[in-house]
Amino acid sequence: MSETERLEIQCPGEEWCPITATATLIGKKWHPVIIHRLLVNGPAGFNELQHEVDGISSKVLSESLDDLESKGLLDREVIEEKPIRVRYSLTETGESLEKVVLALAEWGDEYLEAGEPTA
Amino acid sequence: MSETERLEIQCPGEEWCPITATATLIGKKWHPVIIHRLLVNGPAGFNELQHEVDGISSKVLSESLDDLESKGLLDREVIEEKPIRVRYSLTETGESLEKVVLALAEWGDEYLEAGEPTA
DNA sequence: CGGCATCCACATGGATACTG
DNA sequence: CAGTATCCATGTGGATGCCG
Repeated sequence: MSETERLEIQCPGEEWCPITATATLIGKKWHPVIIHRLLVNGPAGFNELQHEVDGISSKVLSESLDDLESKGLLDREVIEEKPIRVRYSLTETGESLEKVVLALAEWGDEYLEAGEPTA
Repeated sequence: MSETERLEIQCPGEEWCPITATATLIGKKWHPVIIHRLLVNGPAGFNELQHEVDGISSKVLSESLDDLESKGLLDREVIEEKPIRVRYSLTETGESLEKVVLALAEWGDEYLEAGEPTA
């Protein structure tokens, strides 16, 4: 017991590699930020997320959310009101990514800084 | 003082975001694995890396190494022998990614498993 | 509010072959 | 050994507009 629920995923090569597997799962451009926002601020609606994730388009946000949901990292709850509302929240597996995402954030804070846009 | 050397990098959006910044830096398909191999096994030559990174082509490995070098995450040392040898090793900044890469590896080990290829 | 449809430009990377 | 050259399929995501 203490069996963790595991997601199945393929690796690019022949051998199983947990790093490329994880990178394949959450390595899309906006996935880590989306997960981070949900970790830090809790469940959110679509527009809320779009404003919190700076620079993302609705199309890409939509695709990212679909992808994350299909992989079991987040839940999508539709609230039938007028106007309609949707709440995105992390699943347990999604929340388990906290260490990974915080590692990204901490490293970025320590070793990176904003560069001028080709200035 | 205790100033850490920081790399400059741009974010997709307007605001600076350490997560997307880090993801932009090491978020390429093979970067985390390459860094991991160098962390675990130490400096390596080109072919050595190509055999250790399962599934990568020489073209893509070459491009990845160029990219990582240009970003200051690894060093490239040419050893003039016959036949010529090259040693790739992590810079200090590259080594500082240990936590990030290990977080990816650990999470993958715990929450993922190999899936059959569309079986 | 919470999307989806369309169009399109550019990046990524696999296969293969060749070179100093 | 350590790459480069070429070609090409696919992926990724930005812009814009429309819909329930």
